[in-house]
Amino acid sequence: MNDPGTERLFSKNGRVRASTRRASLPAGGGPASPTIHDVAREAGVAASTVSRALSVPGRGSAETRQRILSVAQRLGYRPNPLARALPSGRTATIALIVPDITNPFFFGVIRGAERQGRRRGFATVLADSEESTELEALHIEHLDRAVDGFVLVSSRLPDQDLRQLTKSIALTLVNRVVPGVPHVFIDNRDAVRQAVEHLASLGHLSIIYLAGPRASWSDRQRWLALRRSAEKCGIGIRRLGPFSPEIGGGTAAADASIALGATAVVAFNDLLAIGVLHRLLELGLTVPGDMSVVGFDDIGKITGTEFTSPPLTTVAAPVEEAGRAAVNLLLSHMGEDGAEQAVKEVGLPSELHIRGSTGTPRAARVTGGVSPRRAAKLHRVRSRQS
Amino acid sequence: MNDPGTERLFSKNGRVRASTRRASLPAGGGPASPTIHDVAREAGVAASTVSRALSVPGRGSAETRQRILSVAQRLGYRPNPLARALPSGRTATIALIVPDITNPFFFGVIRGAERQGRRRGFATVLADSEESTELEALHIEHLDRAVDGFVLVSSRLPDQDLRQLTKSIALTLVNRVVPGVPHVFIDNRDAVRQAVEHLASLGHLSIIYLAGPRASWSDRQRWLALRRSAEKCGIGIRRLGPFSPEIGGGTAAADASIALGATAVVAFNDLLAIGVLHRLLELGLTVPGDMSVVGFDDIGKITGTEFTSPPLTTVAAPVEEAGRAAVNLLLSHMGEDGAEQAVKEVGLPSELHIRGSTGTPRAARVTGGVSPRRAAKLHRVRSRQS
DNA sequence: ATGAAAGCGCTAACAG
DNA sequence: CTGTTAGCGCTTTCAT
Repeated sequence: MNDPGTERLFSKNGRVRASTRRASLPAGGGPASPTIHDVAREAGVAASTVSRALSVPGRGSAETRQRILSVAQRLGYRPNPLARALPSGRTATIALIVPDITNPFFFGVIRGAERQGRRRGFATVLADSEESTELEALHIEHLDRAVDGFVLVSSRLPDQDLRQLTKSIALTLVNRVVPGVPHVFIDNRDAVRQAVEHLASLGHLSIIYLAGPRASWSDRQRWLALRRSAEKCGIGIRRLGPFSPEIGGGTAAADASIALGATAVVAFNDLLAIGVLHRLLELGLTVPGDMSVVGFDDIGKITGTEFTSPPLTTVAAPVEEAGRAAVNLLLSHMGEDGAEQAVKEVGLPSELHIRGSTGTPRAARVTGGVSPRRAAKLHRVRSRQS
Repeated sequence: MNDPGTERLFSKNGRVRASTRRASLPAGGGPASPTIHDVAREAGVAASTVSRALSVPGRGSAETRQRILSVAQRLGYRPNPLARALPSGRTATIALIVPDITNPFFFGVIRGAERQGRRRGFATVLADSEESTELEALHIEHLDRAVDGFVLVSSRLPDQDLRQLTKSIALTLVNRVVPGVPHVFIDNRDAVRQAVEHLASLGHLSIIYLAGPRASWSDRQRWLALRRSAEKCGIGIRRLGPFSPEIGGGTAAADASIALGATAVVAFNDLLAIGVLHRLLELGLTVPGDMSVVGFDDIGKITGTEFTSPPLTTVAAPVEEAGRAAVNLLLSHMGEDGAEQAVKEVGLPSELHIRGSTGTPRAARVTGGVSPRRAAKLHRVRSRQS
């Protein structure tokens, strides 16, 4: 695994608290990691020459360069990133903050951002704000100036703070639109229109939207797009909720929908939709026969499999692309000089994926009415809820 | 939201590339963030006094301290973490590296570690190595000395590298045991024994273990514990695989198990077990009637709901506790002076959660044989696989 | 109690 | 092409 002469993954050298060295005797605790001066002395050159040999590609004689390189390697020298960052102000690191690492929606964004960052020479550190505004601010405060820029996904911070922050550090938003702050957003309008038309063409006369968190920007967007499309299509639309955007929230959402006699629901996200599915099945109802269910996000794709039956019809967000775009946007705004004309906004269209959870409403099949047996069953279920 | 006189979430001050200031005219791009010298000048004291007022609790006259504090606040001064870290060598940050942020098993570890870190005054940054040894090494290299220590979860690095690394920086392993390197591990032995006894008492005569990644330390541990317990119980045990430890891997795993005539399988993890469940159901078989299924990790608890039917019997790992313990271990090893006697190893026992996916094998119910109808069905299914 | 000075490890002019 | 000299922003002796 290690050819002779090849650099080991990690140097043999340890390090100690910087302030405890100085004396010539090695401070207790372990060997100190070599600095650029150690290399310089050993190679018989000045520190700046070492610095150049290591960082500036074209300069210096090939010979000294080679000597320096080999000494550096022998000593296991590795530049201290902090010391390097202090004068330059650049850390080659970007921070990605998400409200909930547990939520599959963010997986794709994270992967996309991380990969794009790496490709462009940046390391990415991730922080989880656990849906807390305070924690998000805390993370930002701690990481500020320790990274070159932030990608904030579904930020919970107030507009004002975001606008303020963008003045002092490079910043890109995902899934949140604040004028004046660079952002990439998912444009659901077209896909939502397709979804509504899809349901209308199946014979549904009205749709119920199962809302997500009240403070969610996405929720507002989704509801707006839905209502608009429904009006255009001439079918009914109502809003229920808010529900917790997790599988667990599906129980209440399903119960409420049944009570309203819904034949088709569109849930704020897949997790909620899955919860609805489970609840319906648990009550002995069928999907899509008794109820068509549509989600948002297509998390099935991310976790690698359809894991519901029937598989969920969903509005799929281009998550990886969003992460990638966010990093590109960020880097373009960090661009040295005349980046005045940098793009401030990227909109990415989502796509409707039609699968098994949407279909003709049973009621529609029997000449617009409900068969006596179904009616009885539905009645039983509904009254149980109220 | 902001009382007057209260500090805003973020200062009004921007910053520019450090090297471009120096000249008295504000460099283009925005106002520079104030340094400790700006505060010192404004307050009419020396920089060192400001430093003390801000960092050393008890010292200095209360009066000057107060003046400095108010000037600092007025200027929106916030110390540069990099500059602070350079002399002290301490960043108050720890890095957590996981092989796959997508895997629910790690959620709990992450949350546990992050919270414990916060409680003890450390920020936590997270990095995803995407199951790649190279990426893990890359992350470590990049973060080395930019953080005070690492928590490596299910590290893919070779023992040697880990041992080497621990000499130069504080390091704790989770779910991996390397002698000489502090680690917290999940002790499955007792819970596995319970699981085997549970299956044996239900009437299963043999068990099949569906293996995870060949390189996985956990896999080896689980298999060892299983084999040992099975031998003690006097029931058969076989190993199949390796399978991909995701839902998708369940298809092959289920098919292979059916082909072998298994009545009970224990899967490397819940994801694989869920995949097996799905495949069995897809083939028209029932659980636990035709096959009992046991998983590892209890990810259902983490995602907030049982999301399989039947709910999965599983060996639950104390994940949050593991994260917490890892951070404590790490911090104790970073402890300044005579921490020679620090604990090197923490073992946390897992628990068996019995749910609906395990039961009496149908074969056992009909006097040890298989009913003609089941036999025919099983035969059909099995031959389809071969 | 406070100030002056020396550095942390590295990079970036500016000379030679 | 290479060495010397100044810092980056902060902490920390060591004097005063």
